[in-house]
Amino acid sequence: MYLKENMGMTATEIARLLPRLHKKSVSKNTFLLRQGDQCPNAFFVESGLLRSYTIDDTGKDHIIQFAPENWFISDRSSAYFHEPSLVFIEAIEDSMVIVLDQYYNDFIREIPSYKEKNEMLLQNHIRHLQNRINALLGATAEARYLDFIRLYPSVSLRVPQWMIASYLGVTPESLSRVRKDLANRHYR
Amino acid sequence: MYLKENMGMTATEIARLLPRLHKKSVSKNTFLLRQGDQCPNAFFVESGLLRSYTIDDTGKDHIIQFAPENWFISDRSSAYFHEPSLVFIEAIEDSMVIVLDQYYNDFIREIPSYKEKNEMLLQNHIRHLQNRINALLGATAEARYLDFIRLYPSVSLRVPQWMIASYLGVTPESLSRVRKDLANRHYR
DNA sequence: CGAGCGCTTGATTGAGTTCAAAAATCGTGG
DNA sequence: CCACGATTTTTGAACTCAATCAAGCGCTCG
Repeated sequence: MYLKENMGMTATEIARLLPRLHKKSVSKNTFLLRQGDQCPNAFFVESGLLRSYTIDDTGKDHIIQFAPENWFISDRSSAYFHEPSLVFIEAIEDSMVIVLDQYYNDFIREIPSYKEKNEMLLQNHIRHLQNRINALLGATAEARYLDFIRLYPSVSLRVPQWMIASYLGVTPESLSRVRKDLANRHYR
Repeated sequence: MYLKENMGMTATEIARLLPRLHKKSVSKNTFLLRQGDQCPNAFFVESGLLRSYTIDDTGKDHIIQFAPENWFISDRSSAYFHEPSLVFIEAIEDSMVIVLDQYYNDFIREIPSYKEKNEMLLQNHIRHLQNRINALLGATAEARYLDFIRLYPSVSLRVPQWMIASYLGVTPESLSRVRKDLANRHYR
């Protein structure tokens, strides 16, 4: 199991933790979290594919993150600061997730190597967000799209195109045209 | 001193740390960090005002962060992952900063309450970046500008307008027009 | 099998950019 | 303290990328 290898737990610790973990099967188009809910620590995706997104005041939705197998997905701000969440977390495919709740939280905080792992995850997250900001500030829709399929090739094949558009911050129509242009240019 | 109150150190710890801290006076328009350098842990601004920014491949610069008194400024990715930095850090005003170098790093990692403080800072940073992404995805230049002056009223008075434009991801001309519109609408 | 969803295409609109130049402000040396 | 040059801000006009509105196609899944 992925968590085992990557959180640096001992076999004993795993054995103690496992029976307390709450596994959840979520079918396509159902929600793990809604705007206004309080987000638990996080969800870990064993199989399937999830997304998190917000809906702004004009009704448009913006995808924050995709989470395929072995990814974590969460509203960190809501979980950490105990605030109601601003995001939805929804299954794009039938999925199996592990709910990392308060119990898990308290448990792993006792594990020596946890703090380092956690800091790594946070630092990584920050790097990722910063890259996305840079892209949004500087790059055209086309460049952002190419970046996306380079970084997440498997995700880009599994989600509908309008979701990629939402992640990139463009309309589905625009993304369709970007792709058309790219295809044309490839022929010549 | 701010660090004292906010990093949860004891008086003894402070006394031990203080003489080892490297204070640096930077005059306006000089750099603390350049693209390609390796970033030390962070800089703490005692007085003055700094900014960090990147220059993209088309030559345009994008301000990542302003740092007035009592703020930290850093390229976290460069510092944490020991990579050459992609950003510049430059003084906008004559400033006094404390260089939080490797020594500081090792020192505070021994302090019990450090890990929690650090996690808080990281979580906060993440929340901030996420908000900025949301704004870039959804809001108009005008809305982003109003957000900026609401969040950083003092900074908005101390920096030239073109820097605010750079932070918001618009041209100085556009920001000038946004402000003109706002002023006109206020009169009626 | 048909209703809905996702994708494409076209026409139009609009927010913001670019380029150019004038006006205002700042800062520095005499 | 003033004047001059440099920087910053404003304004104008043309342009561009992407958004919006609208219509049509194809697929699937209920």
